[in-house]
Amino acid sequence: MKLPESFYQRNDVVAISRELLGKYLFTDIDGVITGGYIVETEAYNGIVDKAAHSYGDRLTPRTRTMYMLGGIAYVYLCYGIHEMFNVVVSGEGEPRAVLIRAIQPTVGVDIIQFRRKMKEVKPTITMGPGSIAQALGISRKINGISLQSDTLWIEDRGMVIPDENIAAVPRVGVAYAKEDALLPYRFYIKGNIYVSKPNK
DNA sequence: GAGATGATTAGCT
DNA sequence: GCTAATCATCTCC
Repeated sequence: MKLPESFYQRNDVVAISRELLGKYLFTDIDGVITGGYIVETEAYNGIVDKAAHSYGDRLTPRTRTMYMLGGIAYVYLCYGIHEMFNVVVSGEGEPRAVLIRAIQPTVGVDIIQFRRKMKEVKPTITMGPGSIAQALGISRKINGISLQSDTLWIEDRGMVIPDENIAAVPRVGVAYAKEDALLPYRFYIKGNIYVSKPNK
């Protein structure tokens, strides 16, 4: 079943990031369904988090999506090449989001392989935020779309990850955020081969 | 209107 | 390990 609006509309973005591990993320792009379960996430905590786009209450055309009511997608371009997929959480006016960094694909692997232009299936196929967006056909066109839609959604299939199998470590690629770069806002399932490289 | 840069990745050494 | 690729967005003038 799809995760309800109430799951996203909480303020504890760190707890939500932790709980998203083991949930299933799916997209239906042009009638083609692809997806898998989430193995790595990162929390971005509103206006007080120096690593977040919303730090210092910077409300701009791009970050406007993060300020909207939780339960929608925030997709943006980074380094001019990679699209990143985030889940917006908490209430309207509270700019918090969870970056999905890696999934383990379970549905439509052949389609994912085609989108990624890979000759063989390797862990790198859905490892890293830029890779996931490409693998699932996520683009800026669906920025702001509801996670209750039939295009993009997250399901709870009852998978439970015990605490001892979850690692909480500093985030990746945010060294410029100084002391906030040290916060343990990155979560992943220990030992999963799809978890991205740093800290593995 | 111009200049700097990033929540990265793949490919080569 | 190192670096090129590549552009939307933000910041100041």
